[in-house]
Amino acid sequence: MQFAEIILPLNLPNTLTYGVPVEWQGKILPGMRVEVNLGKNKMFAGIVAFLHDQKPEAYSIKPIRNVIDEEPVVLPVQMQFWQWVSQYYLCSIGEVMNAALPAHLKLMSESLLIWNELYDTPPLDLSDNAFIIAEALHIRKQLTIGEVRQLLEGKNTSKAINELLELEVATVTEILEEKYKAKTERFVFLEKSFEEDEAKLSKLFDELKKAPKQLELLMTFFQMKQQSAVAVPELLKKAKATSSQLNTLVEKGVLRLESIALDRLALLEEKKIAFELNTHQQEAFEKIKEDWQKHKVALLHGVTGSGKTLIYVQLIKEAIANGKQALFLLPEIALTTQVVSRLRAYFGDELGVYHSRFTNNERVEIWNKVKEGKYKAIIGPRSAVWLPFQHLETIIVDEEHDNSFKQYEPSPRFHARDAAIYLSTLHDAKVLLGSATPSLESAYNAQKGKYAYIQLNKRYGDVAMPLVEIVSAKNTQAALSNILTLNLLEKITETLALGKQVILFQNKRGYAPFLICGSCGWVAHCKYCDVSLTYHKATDRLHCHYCGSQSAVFKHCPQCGNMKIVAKSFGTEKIEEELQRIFPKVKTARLDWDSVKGKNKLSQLIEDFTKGRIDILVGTQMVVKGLDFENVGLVGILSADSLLSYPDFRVNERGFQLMEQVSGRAGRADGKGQVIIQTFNMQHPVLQWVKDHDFRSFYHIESGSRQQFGYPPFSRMIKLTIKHREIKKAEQGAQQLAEELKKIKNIHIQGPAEALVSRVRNYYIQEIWLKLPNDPAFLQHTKGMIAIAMNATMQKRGNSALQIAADVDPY
DNA sequence: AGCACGCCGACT
DNA sequence: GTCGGCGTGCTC
Repeated sequence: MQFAEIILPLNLPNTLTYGVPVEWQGKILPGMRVEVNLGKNKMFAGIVAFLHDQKPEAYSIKPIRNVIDEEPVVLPVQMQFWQWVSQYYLCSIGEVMNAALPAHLKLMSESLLIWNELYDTPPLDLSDNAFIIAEALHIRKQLTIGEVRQLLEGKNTSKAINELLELEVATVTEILEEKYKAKTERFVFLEKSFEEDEAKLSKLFDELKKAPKQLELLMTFFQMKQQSAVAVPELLKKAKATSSQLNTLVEKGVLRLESIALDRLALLEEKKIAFELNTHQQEAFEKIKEDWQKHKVALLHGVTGSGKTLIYVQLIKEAIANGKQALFLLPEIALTTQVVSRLRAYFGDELGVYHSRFTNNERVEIWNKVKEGKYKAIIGPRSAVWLPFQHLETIIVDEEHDNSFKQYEPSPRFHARDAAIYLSTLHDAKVLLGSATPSLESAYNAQKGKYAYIQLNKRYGDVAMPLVEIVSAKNTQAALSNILTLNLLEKITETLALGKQVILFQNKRGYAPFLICGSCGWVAHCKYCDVSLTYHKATDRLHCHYCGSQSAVFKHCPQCGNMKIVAKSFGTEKIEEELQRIFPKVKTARLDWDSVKGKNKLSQLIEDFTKGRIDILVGTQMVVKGLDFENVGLVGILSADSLLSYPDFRVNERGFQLMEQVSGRAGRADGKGQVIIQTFNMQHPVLQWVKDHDFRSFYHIESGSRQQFGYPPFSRMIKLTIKHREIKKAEQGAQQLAEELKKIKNIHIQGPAEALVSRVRNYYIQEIWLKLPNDPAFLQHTKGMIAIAMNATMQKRGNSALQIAADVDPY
C-alpha cells in the first residue's frame, strides 16, 4: 500500500496521510492536487507533498478520492520553498499553501441541497423559512448552502434545512467543483464534406438563393476566413445576421461551431522598444555582473532618479536571452504607475504582471504561463514570490527597504525580499537589491562583504539632489495657518508662480487625529480598540483607523459635560482645507487611503497630477512610493516630529528613509527641486542626514547604536502576539507562554506586556519580544523550540480560545 | 474551515 | 422540563 502526505489549505500542524488507491499508483506525483475527504463529509483539493509506504498506526486511513491534475500544479522547487517559509516564519504548511496558491486552484466542497422529485409542489405544513427554501428549490431544483443563506438573509438556515431533510423534501450532497473556467469563444468552421467537394459547395450556393440572408452569411464567412479564424459574434455583426440564421446553416450541416479557449492575458500589440544605457548605468551593470561571480546578492545603492530601472531591464533581458526566467519585485503601490507599461514596452508578451487587481481566473492563467515558461519575466509585489518558476536566473527587488514587502496579517508573516533570497539559492539564481535608501540590514550585509555593493550616485542627466531646508514649525502666523509655516507658504507661492507643482506630506489621514475636551482633557476613544478616534470631515464622523468602525461626533464631553471639544493635531483632510482657504484659486487634491478607495481612483489621481490638472497634492505615505512626477518643484514635510517620535528601534531608519524618499520626489527633471521640513526639533540628527543626503553618517551612527543595544542586524527578533477576548485570559496565556519560553537557552525574553495598542476589535493583546543571537544554525534549532512552546501553551486547558501568533523578523 | 460534542441560559 | 447558544477539539 502506498501513502501520500497531503497539504490542505488549513492551519493544521502537519500534513495528513491518505491512502493511494492501486489504480492511481505511479500516476500520482508530488505537487498534484488530489480530492480528499476531511471530517464527516467535507471534500478538499489538497496538494501531494510526498509519497511513502509507511502505514500510520494511530488512526485509520482514508483513500484519495480522485486525482485532479494531470501534471503537478506546484513544482518540486516550490515545495521546498513552502517548507522553508513554514519553518523560518513559524507557520503551518497549510497557511503557506493558502497564501501561495491562486484562489481558484484551492477547492473546498460545498453542500448542495437537491429537490426531491417525488414532491410535485412544496408541502404546506412547513415553517416559514423552510417554505421559502422549498419554493426556491422547487423551481431551481438545487441550491448551495450559500444561496440558501442569501435567501434567508443568514437567519436560522441550519434549522430550516434540517426541517427539509427530515421531511425528505430535499436531500443534500457535497460537490467539489473546479473554480477556474477558461474563457471561451465559439468559432465557425466549414464542415469537412464541403471543404473537399467543390461541386457540393456550388450546389449549396444554388439552393441558398432562396434564402438570401443565409447566403450572405455564408459569403461573409468565406471572406473572413481568408484573414483569420472566424468568431461567432464578429461574423454575425459583419454579416448583419442573427444567431438563428447561423444555427440553420449549422443544422443543414454546412457550418460547424466549436468553443475554443481564449487567453485572457493576450496583449493586443507587441512591439519592443530598444534602449541604451548611459556610461554610469553601463558601468554599474558590468560591475553587478562581475560581482555576481562571487556574491549571490548584490546591493545597488542608487540615488533617486539615477536610472536604476534600465539596469534592471538589461539584467532581465540577459536572463531571458539565456533561456531562463527573471522575477522583478516591487512595492504593490509602485505597480499602479508607469513602471508596468514601461517594462511591457521593452518585453511585450514575455513579461507577466502579477497584481491584486487581476481576477481569480486571470491569476490561474498567469500561474500556468509562468509554469510553462511562456512568461520569461514576472513583475509583481511580494505575492509574486509564490509563482511556479521553472528556472530563475535573476531576482530583482526594487525599493528593497520598503516595508510593504513584509506581510503582517495573515500568516505567513514573510518578508518577500528575504524569502526571494532563499528562493534564489533553490534556483541558483542571483539577486539584485535596489534602493536609494537601503535598509540597515542590507547595508550591513554589504559592509560585511556578504553582499556585493554597487553605488550609482549620479542622477540621470546629472540632475542635482534637491535642496533641503529645515524650518521651525513655530514660525506660523495664526491669521494664516497654524499648520503651514511662513517659510513653506512663501515657497509654495514661489513654486506655483513658476508653473511647478507641490507635494505636501503628512503621515496622518483624516481631519483631526484627536478630539480632546478642552476642559478636562478627555480624549475620544474607540469602543473596540485602545486608540483615539480620528475626526473625518468628509463623513462628519469619528473613525477608528484600527478596526474601521465609525461613531457620531460628541457634542458634549462625556466625562465633564463641557461643550469645549477641540481638535488636536492635523491630518491630510485638514491640510487640504487650509490650502483651499489660503490659495482659493489653486487646484488641490488628496492622496491617502480614504481618497483612493474606489476602483480607478488612484490611477486617475496620478494621471491628473501628471497632466498638471492638480497644483498641490497632499498625501500620506502613498505619495512616497514609486510615483515619478516630472514637474514637482517643492516638497513639504509638514510634521517631521511625528515621523521621529514613536517607540520602535527602527524609528530613525524609517524616518530617514521616508524623508529621503519624499525629498526624491522634488525636481526630478531639472534638478531645481526644493524640500522644506517643518519640525519642533531642529537639531534632530536624522534631519541633518536628510539635509545633507548623507547615507553614510546615518549608517554609521545608527548601526553603532543598534550594536550597542543588541538590536538587528546584530541580533534577530521574534514578536509573539497573544490575543483573547478577556483581558485576564490574555495575560494568563502570555504568562504561561513566557514560562515555556524560559526553558529555551540563549534567548532573551522581553515581556509579556500589553501591546502598544492593547486592544483591537475587542481583543486584548499581549506581546512577548524575543531577541536571538544572529547565527543561522542556532536560529533554526531555536525556532523549533519556540514552536513547541507555543503549541504547549495552546494545548493547556482553557487556552483554546487563545490566539498565539509568531512574527519572525517583525519589521 | 466546518462540524460535532458538550455545557449553561430563556423559552414552551 | 427542552431548545439552542457558542466554547472546545478534531480532522488522516
